[in-house]
Amino acid sequence: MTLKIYNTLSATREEFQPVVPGEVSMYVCGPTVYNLAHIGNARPVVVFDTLFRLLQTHYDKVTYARNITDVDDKIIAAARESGRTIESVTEEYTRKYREDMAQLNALPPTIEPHATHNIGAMIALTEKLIETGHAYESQGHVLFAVESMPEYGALSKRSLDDMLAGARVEVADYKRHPGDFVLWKPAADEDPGWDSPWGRGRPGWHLECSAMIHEHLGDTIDIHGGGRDLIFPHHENEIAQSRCAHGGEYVRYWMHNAYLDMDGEKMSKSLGNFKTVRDLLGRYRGEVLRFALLSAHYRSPLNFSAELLQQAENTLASLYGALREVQDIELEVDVNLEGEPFYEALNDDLNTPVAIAEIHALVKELNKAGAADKPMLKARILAAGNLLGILSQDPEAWLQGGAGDEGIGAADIEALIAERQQAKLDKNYARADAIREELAVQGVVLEDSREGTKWRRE
RNA sequence: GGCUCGGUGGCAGAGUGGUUAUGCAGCGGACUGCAACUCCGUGUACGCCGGUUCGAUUCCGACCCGAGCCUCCA
Repeated sequence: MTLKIYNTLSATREEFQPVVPGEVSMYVCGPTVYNLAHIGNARPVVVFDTLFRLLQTHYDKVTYARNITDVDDKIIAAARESGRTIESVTEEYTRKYREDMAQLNALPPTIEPHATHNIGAMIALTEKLIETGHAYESQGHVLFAVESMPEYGALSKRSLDDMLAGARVEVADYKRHPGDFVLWKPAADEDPGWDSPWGRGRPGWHLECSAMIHEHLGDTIDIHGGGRDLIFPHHENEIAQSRCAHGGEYVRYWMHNAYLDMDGEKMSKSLGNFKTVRDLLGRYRGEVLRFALLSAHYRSPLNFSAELLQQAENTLASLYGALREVQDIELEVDVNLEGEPFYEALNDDLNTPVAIAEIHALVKELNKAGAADKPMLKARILAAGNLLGILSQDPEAWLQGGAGDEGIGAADIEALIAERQQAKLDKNYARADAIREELAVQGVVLEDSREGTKWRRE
């Protein structure tokens, strides 16, 4: 089955063909580590993690890079405010970012380049741009000259004239053209900096990704992803830097996810209307957050709310309820993804809502199936769930609701259920209800069915 | 102002020139001692106005409303 991807550059859905047959390289813009990730930051992580999983079903070798931006004005400001060192700030938030994303079932990327580990590559790229006449030095800054690149604006679909028309920012006097952007800027003595041909300084943000992609993945990569708001200027500028320095194509497929809305407005740090992943994880399982994020197509805005999370939780609970019914079934069957409707949906530009709908169809079939058909259906549901990453990393905990923690033991529960069964046979319903109530107090929920009584912890 | 992109049932959210999206919530029913689970059934949804068409939510045009980018931002 072929994979189709919507390419921002061509603004069409294209059939995916990697540069090197059988191998895929993908780069996604990662966090600037100066505070906790909010749930909006998690959307691209979850989306591209799902794509990562999907690509691995097609190709033997998938290299997925996600950077850590650990040098930046905001980091310097955060360190200064808290009286800490830069390293202490970046170390803490890098660690917490990894922890939070792991809770969302996001697999670790293949490589995770740090900006500060690649300064040499950034200086080299800047030198090359100066040599080729695409960049110039001015008052200690090195700037990219946008007029030196005729195709500038192709990704964001705007011309230099458009940009000038919309300019709302005062133009720094060291720029030749208002659209020129910084490759290298001088650093104050107390700020982090590196020696360079243009004095002590640090890289501009756009330069980081271009340099790290070239350093770790090569001149042309297959997929570059990120949030929609990175299209301009960040990705536009990356294209300018990389194409002017190395020639050829920089990225084959550009993918951008839409943002999360909060009460009809973009969720962002600057607006202050955000919820951190860490906060939400205190109330919801990571799978629930992930499911909520995948419930809309990645290119559509998603309205984020408590109600959305409640719906996600209810939906997942019923999915897990169905799987609980077949938890004793051993799986010996391999699922052939070709022809699976959920697989087809994912291959159509990562249509996760349709894939989820197909899972519901499978669950319905499972509930109605006879014993002979259940193993295959269970295997298909698990395959779909794994591809979406919405299955718990610890299925037993989901199914038993965290057995092993404090409270009444499994043996006692079984004993009470047996007693209740006898009470029911004796028509002693008062006692039966009392036992149900007693267990409910312990957080144990009973479910009667024709096959007997099952229990789980809430 | 310039450039993009949207407006689908209570909520979330796919999709399509004529036929059921799906889920959550609600309602009715079957089953069950009750409940839960499961099953069955259930909603005159496609911003407004024109146009094209035998037929438009789906194509075209205008309008209204909303969002994003243009400045750090997933």
